[in-house]
Amino acid sequence: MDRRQKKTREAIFKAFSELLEHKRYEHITVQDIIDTADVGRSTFYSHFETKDMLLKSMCSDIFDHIFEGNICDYKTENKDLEAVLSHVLWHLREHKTDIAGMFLSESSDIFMRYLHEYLERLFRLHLDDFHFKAPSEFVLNHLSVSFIEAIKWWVKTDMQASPETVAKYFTEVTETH
Amino acid sequence: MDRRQKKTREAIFKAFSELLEHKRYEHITVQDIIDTADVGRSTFYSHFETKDMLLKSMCSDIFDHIFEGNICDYKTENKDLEAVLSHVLWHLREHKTDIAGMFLSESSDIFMRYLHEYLERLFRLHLDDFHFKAPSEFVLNHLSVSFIEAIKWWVKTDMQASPETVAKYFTEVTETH
DNA sequence: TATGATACTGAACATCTTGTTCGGTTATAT
DNA sequence: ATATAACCGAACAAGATGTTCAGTATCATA
Repeated sequence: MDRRQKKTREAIFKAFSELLEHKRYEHITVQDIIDTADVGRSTFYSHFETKDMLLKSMCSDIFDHIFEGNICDYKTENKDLEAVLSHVLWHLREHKTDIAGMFLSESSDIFMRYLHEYLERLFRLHLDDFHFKAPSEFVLNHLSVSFIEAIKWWVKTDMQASPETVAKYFTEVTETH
Repeated sequence: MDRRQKKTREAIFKAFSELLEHKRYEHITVQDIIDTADVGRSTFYSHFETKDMLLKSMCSDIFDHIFEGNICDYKTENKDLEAVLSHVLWHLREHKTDIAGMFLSESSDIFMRYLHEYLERLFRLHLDDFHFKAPSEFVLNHLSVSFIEAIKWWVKTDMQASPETVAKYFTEVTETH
């Protein structure tokens, strides 16, 4: 990829991340983004159709990297759920600066929906380990959302606790250990 | 209150509800609302400062009614958590037409934050009944969010299950029964 | 290092949304 | 019946959106 493209793309991502820390997603304008990233208006639109598309691209970039390979590998290696989750949390902390804004931002549903999808896929692999009477769709959603909330709590407390601790808190309140 | 005010207010609420069923909150414009409600632009702004304020007013109206008295009363009467939650769900179903849009809408954080607040207050009253090692703020958030997700699942399945069933699902996956 | 291709710039643009103002009209309470 | 208050609707400035285009800078590569 052309160096210029990469540079512009990263400048926009960075600007967007920064803005998300102080402003709700829906209140961030394209104008804000191009001002902060210091790129031309037409440049922005040549990269991303809309603000939503920008967010989607950003999610893909991050999550594809974090979840890459880990999910299926771990299951086949028979590691337990808590270990897998710890691993995911480790990766998330590496991306702290990229994602903190989105977790703290009041309204970034696209981001959350994305993460949710990945997590449901992860939990579905472990479905047999659970023994709930509630419908599996209910349970899978419950676990995914609960894990996202655990991450939110973690980010809010500046990711002080270890990934293992957070994973333990999670498996405790969901009775999945 | 002047009949006209009440009528206008209700027309706006109704229009907003309808719009939320088909459109995300952030993509609904004031223009949409006044077109649907068939009220003048200035009329809207004489009732609500912003779109956010409209949503807040709507939340207050609904939740104040639903939670009115119930929370504290039930605790003092020593009813168990599941019974209280069933009660809340009953009330919610009565408001089905008002709230379905907000639960199905992808992005109505103000609404959710509101509900979350009420729920945390409710769960906090029962905090002694739980025996989790995770920090209480973590646990309270976990329970509130999990309950909201249970409601979302319920609304998505058109509130077919009984409130008791949903409450049971919830207490099962959170191990709070 | 020369060159064609490609990405960026920045200004202009029509269009839409917002929130306010104000004179005129209609409904309400008593 | 009348004073009060709410509504209407048109107009407005300010700002955002998404597009276009001619000009400039940077890239890959030969």
